[in-house]
Amino acid sequence: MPVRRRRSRRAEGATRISDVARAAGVSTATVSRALSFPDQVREDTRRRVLETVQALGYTPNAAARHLRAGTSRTVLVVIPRRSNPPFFSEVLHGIDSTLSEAGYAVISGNVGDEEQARRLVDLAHSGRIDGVLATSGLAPVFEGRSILNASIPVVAVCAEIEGSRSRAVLIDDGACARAQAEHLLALGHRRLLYVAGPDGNYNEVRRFRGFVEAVAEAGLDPSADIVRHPGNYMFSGGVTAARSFLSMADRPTGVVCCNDEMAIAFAKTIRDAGISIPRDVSVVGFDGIEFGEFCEPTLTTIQQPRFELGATGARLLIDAVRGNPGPDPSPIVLQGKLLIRDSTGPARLR
Amino acid sequence: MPVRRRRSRRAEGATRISDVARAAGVSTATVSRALSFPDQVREDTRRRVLETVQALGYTPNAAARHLRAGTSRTVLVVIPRRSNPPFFSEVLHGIDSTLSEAGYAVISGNVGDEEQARRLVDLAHSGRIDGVLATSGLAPVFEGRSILNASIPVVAVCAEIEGSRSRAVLIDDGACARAQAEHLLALGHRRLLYVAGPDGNYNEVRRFRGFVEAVAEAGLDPSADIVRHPGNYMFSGGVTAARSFLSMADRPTGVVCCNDEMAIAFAKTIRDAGISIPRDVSVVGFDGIEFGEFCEPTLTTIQQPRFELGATGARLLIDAVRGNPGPDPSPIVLQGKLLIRDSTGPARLR
DNA sequence: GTGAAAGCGCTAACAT
DNA sequence: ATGTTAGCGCTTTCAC
Repeated sequence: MPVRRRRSRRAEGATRISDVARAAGVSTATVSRALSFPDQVREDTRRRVLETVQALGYTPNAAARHLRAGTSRTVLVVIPRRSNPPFFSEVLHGIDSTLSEAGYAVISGNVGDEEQARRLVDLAHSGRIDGVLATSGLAPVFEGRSILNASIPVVAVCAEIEGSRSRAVLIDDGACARAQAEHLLALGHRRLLYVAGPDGNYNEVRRFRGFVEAVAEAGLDPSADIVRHPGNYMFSGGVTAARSFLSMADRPTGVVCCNDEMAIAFAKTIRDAGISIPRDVSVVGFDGIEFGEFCEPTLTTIQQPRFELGATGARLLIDAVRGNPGPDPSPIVLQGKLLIRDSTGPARLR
Repeated sequence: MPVRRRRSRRAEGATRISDVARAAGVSTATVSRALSFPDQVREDTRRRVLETVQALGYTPNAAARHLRAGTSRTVLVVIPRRSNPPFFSEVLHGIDSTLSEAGYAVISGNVGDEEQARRLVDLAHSGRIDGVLATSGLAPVFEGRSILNASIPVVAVCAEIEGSRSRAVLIDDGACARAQAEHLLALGHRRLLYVAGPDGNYNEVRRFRGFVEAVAEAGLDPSADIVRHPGNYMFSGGVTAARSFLSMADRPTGVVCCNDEMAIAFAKTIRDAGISIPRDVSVVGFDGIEFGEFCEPTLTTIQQPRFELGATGARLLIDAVRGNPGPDPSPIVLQGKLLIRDSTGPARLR
């Protein structure tokens, strides 16, 4: 896109370092030092410079600083498009608090279509970005170029990035899914519905595996006693699964959902059809979004440390960007915990 | 913060425009033109350059480009801290889709404490940002400097910015609140509880005003027939209001909430205390978050065009950044509409 | 402790 | 149609 002004288009009247230098009667180098290395300039010089900066309302031009310094103090956060906002919003809050406190700006990039992937890859390669935080295990790729080979640090949050050695902050999806299953099994449920996440999704794969293991270890036959229904982490997935459930001849009595939104929509839909929760059917969610306390009945779920996931990932990234790779390349695994509320209860005898 | 390398810290091995120029046997100017103004270079030259760009994996250095062009193709979106995520996430989606499609990166800034305000003001003045989109009517200010005097365009979404001539995209809060009230009044409710937003909040003020007007026009006495309870747009505000409601001697039968989260939490809390909705009490929310369809009972509310609010604001900002100020400086007002679901019903005769 | 000056990578004005 | 070159605003040597 063409620039309109004849020369540079810099904001009219924007104060430059040379303006400050002239007004303070020093060189630009001294102004720069007074701002960045205050103890390298004499007390009175420094004060004079800083007062002038104040008086003129000077803010250093970031582009010039970045060009010179090679660092932008900006990181990119890659977010799965539209999926699961109540969960990610709190992860993002942890990310944002931590990064902004450390002086980093956060550019958020939704990853959806090809075009978006291209832009994110370009962004990562343009020098505008010091590091990437990827939630959801997705690493944008376009025409063979990936965010992973932009020679900037990448940290994964909530899911590892396939084929990457990036540091990661996770919860133990498998163990949490086992906890979901074991809770229902302990209540006497013997036929279970599993409402899945998207096929191949990092968390879905691990959760389903943990779930199946727990069922098998309880002496049941996973292939006979589990019904698996595909889902999408959204309300609509819960509704679809519920409709399918309602049409089953031999309905499961325990339902494990791969996230809370689906669990809530599932519960609402079968309740509307006259099924009582937990008397007839027990439902377990996964995530611990706030909403689980305000739906009917309140949702038994896995409480994820959402803020912590984000904050820890952000801290890891800051370390990496600053060139202090943590001592340990293995993932940091935080604990989720089972939160028993009103959507689960004993299985009724047949 | 000191830079660590001796010279510039540019990414090792990052391809520069001169590398491409040399490899393609042309000047840097030609490479630049081939990339930015393809029709200014001869067909075969252009192809040779573009192939070289591909082969070398060249992406222009954004800092250099910005420094030279005076534009960063980046905008700042200011978001109220932690307030009302289910509502804003969809507004943000509209913003983000529109801006990223137009090639703009989005830096998101939560506005909370003083320190954050300082950083956002600095950001706006640093030349890193081409424009600002402010949701919620808040314009960060620090020590007299404001985001508003950074000589970059500002567009307000969902709320006007006080003391600013910025373009704005709004819904008609007053009319929507009247619709809430009129709905309850038409159902025969004569004593109403209003669960408010934060004091002084742009939307709260207008909604309450519209609400009171409708009540007065119905021939009731606002000072006698309305109970106003403060709130915060969060679940906790709804819970608090509900507790207060439960302790009232002469309980209102109709409840108007300033947003859906409070309405949902309010409804849940009074239901837990044995009150039936809508038989005993009717509840109306405001926003139209998805969750309103999955709570018990489903929530009568005002459906806001959330995506459109964001998308329209983004488009306005893009125009302003490109120097095409819209023809009309007055706010764009989108329509919210009353969505009648199961949380409201006829008032019972006393 | 301070100043002079080079140069980060790019684009646009000017020259050819 | 293409090349040469100045310079965007800053930081950081290097010299004093």
